[in-house]
Amino acid sequence: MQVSARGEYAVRIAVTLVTGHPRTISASSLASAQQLPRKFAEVILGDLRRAHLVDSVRGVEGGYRLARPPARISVGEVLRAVDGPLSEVRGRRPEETSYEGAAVNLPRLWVAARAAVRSVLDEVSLEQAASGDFPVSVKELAAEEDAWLPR
Amino acid sequence: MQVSARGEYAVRIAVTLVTGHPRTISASSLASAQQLPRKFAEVILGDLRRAHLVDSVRGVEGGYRLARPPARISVGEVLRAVDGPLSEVRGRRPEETSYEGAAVNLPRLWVAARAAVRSVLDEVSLEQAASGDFPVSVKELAAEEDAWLPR
DNA sequence: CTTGAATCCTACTTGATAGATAGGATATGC
DNA sequence: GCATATCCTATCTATCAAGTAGGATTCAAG
Repeated sequence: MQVSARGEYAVRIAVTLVTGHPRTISASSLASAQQLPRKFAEVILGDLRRAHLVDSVRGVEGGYRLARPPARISVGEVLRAVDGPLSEVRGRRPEETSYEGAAVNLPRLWVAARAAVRSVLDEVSLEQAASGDFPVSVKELAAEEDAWLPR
Repeated sequence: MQVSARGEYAVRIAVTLVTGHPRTISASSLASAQQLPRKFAEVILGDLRRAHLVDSVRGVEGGYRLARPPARISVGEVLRAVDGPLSEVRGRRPEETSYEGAAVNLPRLWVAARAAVRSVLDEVSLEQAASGDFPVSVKELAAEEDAWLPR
């Protein structure tokens, strides 16, 4: 699971929008709240808008707001909007892979791995991401001591 | 979870080594068995050797073999050997991230997502990857219908 | 109906990285 | 000493991530 700078920034921006919801917040405010380059934040907000995750209002007093209630947008959606598919294998979707010989069973493995990623990122809403009150299954994953150790 | 060409190739090579274990197999044979560029396969096998996942034998009748029994090497180890950490957020380990404001809870989320990835890739051995006889939890993930659908 | 603050659009730069390929030096068994 | 391997160093090319630049467009308030 590689999250790019864009992806990280997008999620940080999104949870910041949660706090002010449903007021609009300008790109400058969002950028300074999370200490991101303003222009880059604008680009990312453009992606989120085209994915219909945020609405924008132009002009003075304008800015951005979440297009749906914070409980009904998942972190996974935000990441997909800016980074593309959550899981890829050599640039292909897991279910599109196909091998011969000893590797014939790998597609099932790739699909299972993607399902595991989804079970976290698609099950956590922006509201939960902002509050820290994740679903039980996610809390359990983060509560394991080993989960915090590098490998 | 992004798996690079190197990563995919490495796993395909590794499961091919399972089938012949503990005989040595040459880079050329491995490459043609999985239809990979021979020279690139050599590079990857070098990575696996330096990670102590395979042993090599030089000279005629030489080649590569798994350094441990196929049941005691995980797919995750193979991927790490060639691609680095399974999960990164903006180039950092999940537990190394830190944010202010509305994003303070994100590190726990990143860690949970990594744990989910690990629960698949680190729990499946090369033997299981070759046979398709995955752990029950992994089989269940792959058995879900939705798991095979793109999002 | 102008002004200021905001979004929006197009283009560009810069550096790093993936995915190879090339050629040969080195080791080994027969 | 010869055939067959691994192993080492170097190079290439295209793509992409990350960020910057400049200005055109929109809109509410006064």
